[in-house]
Amino acid sequence: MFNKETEYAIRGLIYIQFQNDLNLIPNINEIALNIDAPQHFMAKILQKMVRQNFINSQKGKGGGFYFDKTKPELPLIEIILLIEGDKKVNGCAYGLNKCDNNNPCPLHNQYVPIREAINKLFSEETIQSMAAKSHIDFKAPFV
Amino acid sequence: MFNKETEYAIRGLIYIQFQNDLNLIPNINEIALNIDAPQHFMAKILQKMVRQNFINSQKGKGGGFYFDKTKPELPLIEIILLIEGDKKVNGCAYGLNKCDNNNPCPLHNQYVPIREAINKLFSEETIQSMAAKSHIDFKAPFV
DNA sequence: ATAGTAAAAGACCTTTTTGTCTTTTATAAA
DNA sequence: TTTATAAAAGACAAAAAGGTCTTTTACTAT
Ligand code: FES
Ligand code: FES
Repeated sequence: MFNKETEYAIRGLIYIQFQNDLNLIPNINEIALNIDAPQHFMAKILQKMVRQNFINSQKGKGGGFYFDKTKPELPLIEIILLIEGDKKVNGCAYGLNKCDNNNPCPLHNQYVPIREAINKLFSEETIQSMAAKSHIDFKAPFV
Repeated sequence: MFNKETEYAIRGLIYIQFQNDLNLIPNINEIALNIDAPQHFMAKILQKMVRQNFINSQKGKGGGFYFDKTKPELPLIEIILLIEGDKKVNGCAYGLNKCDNNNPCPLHNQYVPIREAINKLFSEETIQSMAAKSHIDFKAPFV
């Protein structure tokens, strides 16, 4: 479904939110270990999240990453759009340069409703709603 | 949705079927030109399709590619499975090593029904059904 | 103040995907 | 039976994705 970068971003952000809910702010080392991502790759991804203001970071002792609790929840689709771009979300499955009702490809009519269901899911589902569904033994058997 | 190889494979096979329906057997040069794919990359992809017996090929003057009319229609999912593998079709969106009802990720419950709808579509839709939906001015504005 | 800690930045490397070029093999038409 | 033609094969190269390593900057607790 997603590329590695998006996958790590989603898992990492959920891990951050999950720890924040326990009043902890995890650092990159801890995050990467627990979601099974390469540490420095994860660092780059989280830097991108910070630049987008999806999360905040704190340097120095006791530092790490955390969500601003005064901000609205973060829908998955924003992360997907940032990393994979609009084509992933609205592109033509057949490869036309543009998905257009007036110039439908042979998959269009059946594909579009499914794509809309996916977009609805990823617009409604947020990092926060997913963190709430995660359990205490956070680390799942990735890879 | 798909990677380039799958996209070219689907478009190429549809083009072949479309021409076969007009009692023509197109060669690689013609196919690549019309579906906007790089010629030698397309050639490799079609070689793979021939090895899988999805299509037949004919060398020499007047040669090209064609479907065996006595065989059943070719569902898209077979091409997707061959090129992108089972993870594309049944993998966990969150990145667990295995999508499992007994160990659901935070996306599982909402994602699985959508994934099933996609798989249903690509199992029912065939190269032949799609070729029938293509129109005379075959070449669409790809890229 | 300063020492230790953790994020930020960026150079560099590996693998996969995508694409190109050349040679070989098979076939059919003349 | 030769010749033109088209697929098959495989070496090579560019670009993108994925991943590693080192240095710099900022912050905080002591
Ligand atoms: S035109 Fe292809 S999906 Fe809409
Ligand atoms: S476990 Fe993740 S989609 Fe099923």
